[in-house]
Amino acid sequence: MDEASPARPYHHGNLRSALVEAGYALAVEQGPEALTLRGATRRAGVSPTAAYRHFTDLDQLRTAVGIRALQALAATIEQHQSAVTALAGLPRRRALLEAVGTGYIAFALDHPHVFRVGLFGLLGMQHAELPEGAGQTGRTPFQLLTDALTGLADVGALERDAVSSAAIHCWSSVHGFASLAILGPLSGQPREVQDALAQRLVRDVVDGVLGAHAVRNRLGAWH
Amino acid sequence: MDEASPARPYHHGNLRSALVEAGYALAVEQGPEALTLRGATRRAGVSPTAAYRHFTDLDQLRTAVGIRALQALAATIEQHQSAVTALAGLPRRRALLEAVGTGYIAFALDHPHVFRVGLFGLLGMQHAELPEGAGQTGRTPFQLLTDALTGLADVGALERDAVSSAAIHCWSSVHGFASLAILGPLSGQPREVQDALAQRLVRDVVDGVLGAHAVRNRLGAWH
DNA sequence: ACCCCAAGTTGACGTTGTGAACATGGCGTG
DNA sequence: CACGCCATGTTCACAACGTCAACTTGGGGT
Repeated sequence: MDEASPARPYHHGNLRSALVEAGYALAVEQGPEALTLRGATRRAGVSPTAAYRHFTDLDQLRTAVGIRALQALAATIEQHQSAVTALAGLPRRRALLEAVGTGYIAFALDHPHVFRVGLFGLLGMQHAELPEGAGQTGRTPFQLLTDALTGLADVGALERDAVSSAAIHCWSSVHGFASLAILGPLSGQPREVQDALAQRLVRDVVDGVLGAHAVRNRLGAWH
Repeated sequence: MDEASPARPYHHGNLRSALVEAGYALAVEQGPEALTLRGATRRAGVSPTAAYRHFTDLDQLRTAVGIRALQALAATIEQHQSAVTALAGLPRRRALLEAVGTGYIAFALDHPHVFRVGLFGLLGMQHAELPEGAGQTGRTPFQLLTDALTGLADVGALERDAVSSAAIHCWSSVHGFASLAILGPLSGQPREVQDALAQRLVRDVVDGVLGAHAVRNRLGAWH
């Protein structure tokens, strides 16, 4: 009697999404290991085995919650990108790419539990490019990254066939940094330090991705 | 009646290390989620609660196994480094740094389960710099990285106060790549492709770490 | 030779994931 | 408009797990 979901089931009124929501909430509040079948059903007010009408496995529920987490990640990235003030041209394209990285890391630091559900589980990361993980604009986190990179290729700051390897490079660096910051040696540092390191890393990575190209051009012009 | 361990317990003969070994084997064979208290005790041939004389928690056993995994990682890196043929100078220092990266990734791809135990759990990664995680040479994975970087600083290829931020940069990139390769979009690719991408990434990252400095020098000489 | 306490065992409890059998009620068909 | 079907949800059950409390055992220091 409220939501406009695709298929409204019989008794409960869309239990499937209620379970995903419950699982998401559990993960947010108590961490990924609290994302349990019985916990989610309990929270949704149904019997434990009711979940099996919508998920074959606990892993399948985890996957669904992970996808949900990826949507939130995409939304955060988009939000960071919409705060880019540079008007046009290379500066804007560059800022948009950096926003992907800083948004990714900011999300990881702000919602470490959710981040882990989405990208540390056996399942989530594989879906980072799948359509289910899309945000409001219908783009997945990974698409937002490649979009930003092709944007740089559009203004000639990057060769087109370098986009995919640049994407791997960027994603690796940023994801790795998020890992270090969440459960690595950087986890003890205060947030400002983490932010500063993140900003520097993102800048350096973008420098690297662009620099390899730019430097080659610059030096090539002299030889 | 055989091993020369620090403290030889009474009945079993060093149950603690037997449990770590059993847990390690379980993780290798069936993945990190098979690393269970009952499983390890079963494998060691003792009753389930015997583990509580040596570990307060399951998490404590996990940590011990994770440290054990870090030792194996350090050993692999050292092995990769010992295969470096460049004799001396910058080429050698550079190759030693690249060996840290390729060794790290090779270990992750060859022993994904062990890698996850060591560096994905809530605990392992924090210990990557702690002395317990040292390999044969007594160096931890993280120390091997900073060693290689200071080695580059020794030959003037890197400024000394850039070492720590370079370490973060390198570790982030390599660890992130390993993540993508193990449980991300790269996990579907055949091994040769993964290796090629890894090699390229490591080269690019080292280029970036060194290049930022080198390019600044080169361009600075012209201005 | 003895006794103490570390090391290992037994038994139990609550929690989890999951299967099989059962109940229910909204929707399509007659 | 009534009926019966099948998707949805429930009940009962079981094995495996982490962990606690109370016990047994036997090797080493007095």
